[in-house]
Amino acid sequence: MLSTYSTADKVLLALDCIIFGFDQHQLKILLIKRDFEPEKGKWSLIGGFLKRTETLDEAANRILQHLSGLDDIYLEQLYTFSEVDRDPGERTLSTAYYALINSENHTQVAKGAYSAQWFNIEDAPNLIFDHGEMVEKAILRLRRRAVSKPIGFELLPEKFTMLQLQKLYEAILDEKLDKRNFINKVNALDILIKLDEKDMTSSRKGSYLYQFDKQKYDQKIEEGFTFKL
Amino acid sequence: MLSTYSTADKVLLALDCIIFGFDQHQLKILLIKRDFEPEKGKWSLIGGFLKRTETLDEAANRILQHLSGLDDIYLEQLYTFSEVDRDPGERTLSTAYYALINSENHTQVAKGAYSAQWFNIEDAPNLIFDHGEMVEKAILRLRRRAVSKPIGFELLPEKFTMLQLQKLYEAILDEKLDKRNFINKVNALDILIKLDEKDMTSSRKGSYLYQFDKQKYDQKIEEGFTFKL
DNA sequence: TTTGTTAAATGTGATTTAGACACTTAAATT
DNA sequence: AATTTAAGTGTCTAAATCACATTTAACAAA
Repeated sequence: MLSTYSTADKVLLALDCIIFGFDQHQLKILLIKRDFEPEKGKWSLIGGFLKRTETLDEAANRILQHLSGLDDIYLEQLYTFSEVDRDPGERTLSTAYYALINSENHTQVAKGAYSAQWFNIEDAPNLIFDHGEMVEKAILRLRRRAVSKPIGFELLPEKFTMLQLQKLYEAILDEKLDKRNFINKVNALDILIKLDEKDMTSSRKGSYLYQFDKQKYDQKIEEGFTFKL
Repeated sequence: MLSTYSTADKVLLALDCIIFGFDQHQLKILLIKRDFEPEKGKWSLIGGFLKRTETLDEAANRILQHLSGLDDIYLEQLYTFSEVDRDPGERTLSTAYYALINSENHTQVAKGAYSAQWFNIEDAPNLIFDHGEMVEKAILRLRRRAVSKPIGFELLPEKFTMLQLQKLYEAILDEKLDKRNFINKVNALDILIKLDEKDMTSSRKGSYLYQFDKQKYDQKIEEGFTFKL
């Protein structure tokens, strides 16, 4: 028989966020040192519990916003983890979300509440519970998404150079890319605005800044265009 | 502040399965007529509630096995749905799974408990709650997976003809494919065993039967092969 | 035994896409 | 004016994809 409502077990549902950032060189994740038991003092993802009155998306936004003060963060549900003993304290499931934050706001975030700290994904510390597994899964998801949707742009400041974009994709995909081929490909997509402005910090010649053109992108999607990088 | 365990709300966590089948022509899903309130008498996915002592994967297997008696069904977690009012009865979240069942076992399944019935995905009835949304999401997921992992084979009997395989992929992708190109592509993958046996039901000449070679597939994966259909 | 019927099986050439690869240019510094 | 530094740019080759039509095996009917 199907269970009926009255006999069914209720559970705690946590929500943990894998927050990705990018600092021009490396993919980073934001971790906190847990200030409560169990596993107090160890590193973990940022998380909280779902309230009865909110959806998971709302909870994820609440947790992130509270942490960073940021609105309109790219957020996507990843997976619900349910090993019976994943949290030694009490039977708790956790739905993992991943977030992409652009580097202009990094500093602000890291200074927020909690002892939050950015780590390169390669040299992040061991995490509590199954948080390590969550991070792995998030990286795989990010990798797949980044080549089929323009979510990579979420990790960059509004104006960026081609090199920055390339470095970002190299970090996400974990492979070196050819400069000319990369630029050709990106230009073929025809969803960037080339600004008159140049970034002069990196060279004498200066490199042109670009902006993601969401309008154009949406319109192209409408017309059946598929992003493929 | 992060919520602590004691103050956090507990919720009911349901689990609903989108069960896909294939009948040589059409992609199908298995639905049941609900025999309890709320929404008694309406069509819904097959589901149940998570028990405190099991993982979601285990619950999904339990629910499916109970329904069909089948073991070793392809199952994958899809998404956790959490709209506050999705179930008018009580605050209930639901993690959706999708399952692939091969047609040899269709009859057996449909004769199982409940008034379960197969529907073409195009002309399925309206479903309760957010089950329609779940089905849509499952179809999209199936479509993406089927071209990057050989899960399509899960929907066919052990021995199948090339045409059956092609029809299946046409049903999943919802587009017509060219026979020669399809066969060339499949043969290039080199993960099928061509049997001496022929299927004589469809023509005078008869068409060769094939089998998916899991051993060979796994070995190729080992060697860095990526399935791409 | 020949002929007809039905669906299965098969291959090639054209086009498009992806990948490798190296020199020139702009702007600031000395 | 000469030097330095990173930015910007194009072509050729290989591989993958796509479009496309005829032949073959098996049985049935004459």
